[in-house]
Amino acid sequence: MKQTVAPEPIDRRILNTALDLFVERGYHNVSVHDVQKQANVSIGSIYNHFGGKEGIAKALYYYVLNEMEALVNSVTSKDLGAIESCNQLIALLLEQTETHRNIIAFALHAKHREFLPEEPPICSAVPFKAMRDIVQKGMEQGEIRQCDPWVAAAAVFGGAIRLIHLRLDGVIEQPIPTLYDALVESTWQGMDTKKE
Amino acid sequence: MKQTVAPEPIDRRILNTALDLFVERGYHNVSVHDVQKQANVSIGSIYNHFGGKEGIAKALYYYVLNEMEALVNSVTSKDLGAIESCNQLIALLLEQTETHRNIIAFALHAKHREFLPEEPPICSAVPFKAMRDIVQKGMEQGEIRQCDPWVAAAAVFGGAIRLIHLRLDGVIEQPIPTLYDALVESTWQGMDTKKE
DNA sequence: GTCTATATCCAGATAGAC
DNA sequence: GTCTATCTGGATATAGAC
Repeated sequence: MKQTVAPEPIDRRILNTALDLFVERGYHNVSVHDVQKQANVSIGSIYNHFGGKEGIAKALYYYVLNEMEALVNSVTSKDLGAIESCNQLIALLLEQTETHRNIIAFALHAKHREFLPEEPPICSAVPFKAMRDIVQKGMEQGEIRQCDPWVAAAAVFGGAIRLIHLRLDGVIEQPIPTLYDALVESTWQGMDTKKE
Repeated sequence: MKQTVAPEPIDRRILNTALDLFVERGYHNVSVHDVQKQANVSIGSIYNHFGGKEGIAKALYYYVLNEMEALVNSVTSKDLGAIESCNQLIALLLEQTETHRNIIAFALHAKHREFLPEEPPICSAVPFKAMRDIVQKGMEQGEIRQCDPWVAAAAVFGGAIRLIHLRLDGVIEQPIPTLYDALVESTWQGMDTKKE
């Protein structure tokens, strides 16, 4: 038995520290020295592992994309109906905003174009495409109202994403999972009091 | 008669140039020298007028807030019903995203906390509060479904804001005013095909 | 592979002539 | 008030010992 408690590998420590700092202060307000100090590694190690600051950001970008993809897959793999899939995904996103704040913030709140100009916009990445596909399929199967695909996706997930942004900005002061029921009812039933 | 065509005053030239550059590249990727060169003024003038780069950003912040407030006021001053007010505002926002892209981008898309840490988050500012108030009033008057105020505002405007973000990121390739009809129907009628 | 010490560059900001 | 030339700090990145 080599060891009972595995020490966090150095790469992970760097990545986690950088994620915290980037989300808290913004990429451009964090220096490599800040990461180096807070992660308790030398600056040489950072350059050895990631090649520089932008290398850290790129690694984080793909790490966070993977996490998002896992989140979406955890729902789609259940083969539920479209509406139920969307609801479970919304519930997960609201929860993760509280429990894994920085991952959600880096995925939904960071402006990657400003520090990773070569990467495609995150909204065009796999997990976000998958979210639009759920809605698309729901429209084809008659479960979701037919309309323009962009509008449908924005209407289904836009409210949740807006709440997440407001929560991350500190404008909403309560944990947002409490808003789940009201949110999904609004989304599916609409905000108009008149029923036709 | 002093002059027939007023030359753009130097302050405005600096502000407009900075707005363009900040939106295009991001605040931290623009140097004072970049602004200075593109605006055809000296660096000294910039420091005289705005005291520095952050001074430009702060002036822009309040300039853009004023523009947003004017936009909201142009609707609320008409004393329409809540739903009609929201619809007109959504229409305006979609249009302005095409015609005054940078103002909308700076208001809705920039992360001000990363370069103006002292300013309050823009979502807590007057025009955004006014948007929530329209929805709130609509709920009190029975025109809009009763629910949590944050959820209501997010449900009403979240879809539009999501479309605007996607458009600004270049993910949506068509002008978004064409999506207006589908968007408002989705918002008010809901995305569920089942009517109760 | 990891570290410290150092090099290099460029940004924001200022000084002072005009 | 506007300009050019200059200063200074701090950032990224590297060199080279261990």
